[in-house]
Parts: sequence; structure tokens; C-alpha cells
Amino acid sequence: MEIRLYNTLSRTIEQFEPVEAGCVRMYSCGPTVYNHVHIGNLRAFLCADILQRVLRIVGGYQVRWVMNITDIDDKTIRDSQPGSAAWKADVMGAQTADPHENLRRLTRYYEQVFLHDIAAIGIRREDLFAMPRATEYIPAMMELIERIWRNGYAYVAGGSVYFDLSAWIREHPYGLLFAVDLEHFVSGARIDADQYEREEVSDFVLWKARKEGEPWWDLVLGDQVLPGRPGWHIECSAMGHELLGLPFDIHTGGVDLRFPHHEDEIAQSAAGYGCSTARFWVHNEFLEVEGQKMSKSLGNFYTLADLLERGLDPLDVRYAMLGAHYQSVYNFTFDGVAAARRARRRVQEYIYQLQEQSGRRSCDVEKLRQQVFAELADNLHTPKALAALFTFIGEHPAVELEPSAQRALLEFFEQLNSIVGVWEIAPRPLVVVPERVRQLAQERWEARLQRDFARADQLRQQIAQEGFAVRDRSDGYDLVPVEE
RNA sequence: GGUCCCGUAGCAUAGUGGCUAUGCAGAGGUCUGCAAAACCUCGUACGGCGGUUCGAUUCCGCCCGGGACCUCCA
Repeated sequence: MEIRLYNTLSRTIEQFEPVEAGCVRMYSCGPTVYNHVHIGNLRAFLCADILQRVLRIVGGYQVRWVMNITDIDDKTIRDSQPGSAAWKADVMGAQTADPHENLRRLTRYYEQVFLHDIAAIGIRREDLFAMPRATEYIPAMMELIERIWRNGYAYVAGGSVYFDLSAWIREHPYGLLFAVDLEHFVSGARIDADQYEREEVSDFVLWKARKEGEPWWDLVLGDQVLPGRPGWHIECSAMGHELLGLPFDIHTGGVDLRFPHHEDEIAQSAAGYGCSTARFWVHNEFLEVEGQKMSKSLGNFYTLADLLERGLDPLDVRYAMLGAHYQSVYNFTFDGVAAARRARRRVQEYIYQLQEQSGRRSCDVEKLRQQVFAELADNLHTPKALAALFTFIGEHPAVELEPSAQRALLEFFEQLNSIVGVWEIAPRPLVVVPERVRQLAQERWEARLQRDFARADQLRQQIAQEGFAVRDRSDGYDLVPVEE
């Protein structure tokens, strides 16, 4: 099916067509591994995940998906330095005299945490072609900086290398993703001028001069040797080029990255490699928490670990987020996740029922597939896709459907779930009931048959204490584990 | 200050110039000794005030409220 996607470059929804027929190359701005990512970050990665899955399943493409790991920047360096409050000696070991090693220990730890987090919300590692670490692509970044410099769009000042934006703007467009008011931008950026020693206040740093106690590499530029480390934007340009080739098809990230990060990435790549970065730029909106901006000061700043501590199932969070379109602000609420949990379960129950009892009704599974997939293909409209699914479920009770329709539906669910990723396409799991509980239940059943309801209820209490609930049927009873 | 977005029934999320939405919660029902589960049925909502229109929740203006970006941030 043809995919349509909103492209920030054109500010319109466009028909998607990969550069190379049949294969989509996609780059997602990944995490900076200096701490736990928060649920806003997770939304961004989840949006990228849904996009790549829709491209595979609905679009029928092969997808080469890359997500970078930023393991060197101001914050990772800050938090890995001696005396850092963020240092966790129990998991990172003692700090060493080597800033490189300290950085490595900090970032590798948080990288592991990150991998666990994304796995928990249903992002499959095997869907990712690569997760490159910035520190492992320093030579590629150096080469790009040198190219930019040779092309006349970079200069050295105070041991750092800056992108010469005024030179670039004279001949090239700037502000492709974001309406940049250059006048305003320049004056507004003056605050940073001292800090970054920029000759042109609007120029951004490609290579930061070495500071005492920080990790560093030697950048050779002509006859100069510049010890330092890469600026923030350069890593994505270099890694995208190395791993996907330019221009690739889709670049994703949060809306905040449009400017300056992505805008500068475009300028750098064009200035160095002489070609555009990506055909499609896809940006997801932020989320709020209980109607407010998520911020540490408001105390509503959540990491996945925080949610787990509150007993939430990460897949419920995944499902809840799919209830909102990726381009709209999503209001994350605990009520919302609870509602998502019930809704997700209802579908799961439907899937189980499809495998347990049949009827005579038929249904048009192909039409359902077309409806649901068309919504997903139309700029990833997950809320409408799910609404279409629920409308169908409401109109077609699972147990009334004929076997062939049920088989077709299960096949459809299998396919849908390879995008949504929150269900189990399998028969209802058999519950292992401890012998003791089974005995209690049998006693209760007999008491009930003798209409000794007081005793039956008392036994039910005991069974509940063992963690099971009894559900009576006309001809027997079921034992199900009580949740939480 | 500049640029922009949003305000939909109890909660959340879609959408539309006239046909009224999806989930959760809630109400009623089937079933049950009672429950639970499952299933069935049920809700004319679109911030306020004006304007355009035969008709606006949907278009325009103003106001109120919330939020984003411009600066590290998904």
C-alpha cells in the first residue's frame, strides 16, 4: 500500500517513495546516554518504531533503520567527571584518571538502561540495522569537518572549529525545517557569544577545543592540530552518511530538533558532502503530563523506571501513546494508561475468543485490513486505525464467527500486531493452578451445589488469598489468577 | 517580545460546513445463590462572545485558558 507522510521540509503530506526502490533507509536521532530517558524521549522512539513497522508491513518495504547513541556531549562529559553527583560507583565502578574511560563507563551503563527501556516498550533490537555510538565515528566526523573547512564554510577560532553560517547563507537556503528569523536569531544568540567564542554569533560549533580534564581527540586541519571533541550536530551528519549514504529516505526526531539540530545537520552535510541529507523529515510532537509540560521543577518528570515502580505495564504505555496522533501533543495521564490497559485487554480477549468457539457468521476481513491499513498508511493515523478496529470488533462478536473467518482474522491480527506490538496471538495461556487451590475450589463447588453459600463464599475468600479468583459457569467453574 | 499550536461529553483521543465519533469510566440488561468474567444496549460533546452562511463544533475576528519553539532538551 502507498504510504503518505508529513514532511517537515515541504510542510505537507507527501506520497512516500524511497530513493532506492523497495528499500527504505531511515535515521532516528537517538538518546544522549547520561541518564534515564524520560517518557517524552520514549514517545519519539516509539513514533519512529511505528513508522518503520508501518513501512515494512503496510508499505511492503525493506527498512534499514539506524538510531544513534550520543555518548559524548556536554552532559555526558559533565556527569562523568570526578566529583559528579550522577556517578554510580556501584554499577560504573570507581572513577579513573582517564576522562575517556570515565565517559565510557558512564555512557555504557546508561546505554544498557536505554536498551532495556526500549525493549520494554516493544521496540525490537533486530529491527534496528545499527545503533552507532558517536565516539566510534570520530574519524568520520573529522573527515566531514575537514571537508566543510576545505569547502570554505568553516573557520578556526580559539582552537574550536565553527560553521561559517553567514558564508553559507549567502549561497544556500537555511531555515528549511524551521522558519528562522535570522535577524532575531543573531541578536538572541549573543548571550552565548562569550561562552563559545564565536566570531559570528550565529555560527555553530563543529569541533570544540579541548578543555582540561575532558576526553579529546586530535583533529588535523591543514597544518593545524586541534585537540578537542565533536560538536553536537556533527555526529548525525557523519553517521548517517557512513551507515546509510546520502541522501537517505527518512530522518526522524522530536519537533524540538527541527532547529537548530536538524537544520544544522542539513547545512553541514550539504557543505561537506555536497548533497542533501534526507528526503523526508518526520518530527513527532511532545507530550505533556496531566496537562502540564513535563519538567523536573514541576515534579512530573517520568522515566520508564518511574512508571514501572508505579506498577504500569510498559506495553500499556505503548498502546496508550498510539491513541494519539504522533503530530499532536499527547497528554500522558495515569487514567489514560489505565484506560489503555482495559482497551488493550479487550482486544486480547477477542483474540482468545476467536480461538475458542465458533459460530456461523461471516465477515469481510479484507475490508477491515484495508480500512485499518489505509489509516496507518495515511501519515500513521494510529488513533483512526484503532477506532476502525474497535468498530469492527463491536459489530462482530468473536464467538459468532465461522471458523474460516476466525482464521482469516487471526492472520490479520498477526499482521496488525507486528505493527502495534502489544498483543499475544496465541491461545489463552493455560493457568497452572496449585493443588491446594484446586482442592479449595472443588470444596467450594461442592458446598455451592449443596447451597451452603456461606461456606462457598468463605472458601472463595481463601482462594483469593492464594491469588486466584473463581468464576462460576453453569456447568463448572474457572480459576484465574488475580492480577497484582 | 517574536513565531506557532491547541481548547471535543466524567477522563482521554479522532474528525467533520448539514449525516454526531473511538476507547475507558458510568447506567441498564443477559447470566449468577451472590459475585466475577464475558456479551448486549445506552450518551446529540465540540472554551466564551461576535461575524460569514439557509445552516458552524467545523470558516473569520476578538477574548479567555493551556502549551510549544525562538536557548541544552524527544
